[in-house]
Amino acid sequence: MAKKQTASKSGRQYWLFKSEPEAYSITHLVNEPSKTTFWFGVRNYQARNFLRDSIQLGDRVFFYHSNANPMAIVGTAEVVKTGYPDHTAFDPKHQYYDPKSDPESPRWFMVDIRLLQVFPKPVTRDDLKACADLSDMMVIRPGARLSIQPVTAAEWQTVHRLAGVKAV
DNA sequence: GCCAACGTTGGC
DNA sequence: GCCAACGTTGGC
Repeated sequence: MAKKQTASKSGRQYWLFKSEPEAYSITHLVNEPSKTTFWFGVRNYQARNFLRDSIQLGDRVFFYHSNANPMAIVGTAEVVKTGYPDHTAFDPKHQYYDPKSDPESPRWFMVDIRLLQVFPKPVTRDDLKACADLSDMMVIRPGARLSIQPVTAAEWQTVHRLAGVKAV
């Protein structure tokens, strides 16, 4: 897949990961040992391709709460392990089991992320929509269901400005 | 390879 | 809870 976004000088890229907080919230991440988790359960090919092919060590991630009150970017994380097979697809008892994926020929992938910051105040979907500089941001475009989305360097900075914190 | 039916996502 | 948008499936 062609990379849609431009890498920063450091080569670092930026992403937005969606999660329903009832399933996995940023509080879950805060409470993980080492504040690190594997990002499992992505079952969409476009998102899979990002996880498998594009996301690099040190890339930055917005943690977005979907289907939530409020819907918001609630913090940031960094990629600490690049794409590898999503083992939850191999387990028949698992919610995300997929019989078409197996260890010899894995269909689904995940990365590991570690918490960087919990925003002191979430940047809500309404905040994003109200910000002229973010009018092209994928997450606020109608029908943008993709659960792993590229974010531009400018968007990364702007959202931090709205959050009132320095980007790390 | 087309496309209708169906299932899911996720904002509203 | 509704439903539009979108992705996947499967018959042909």
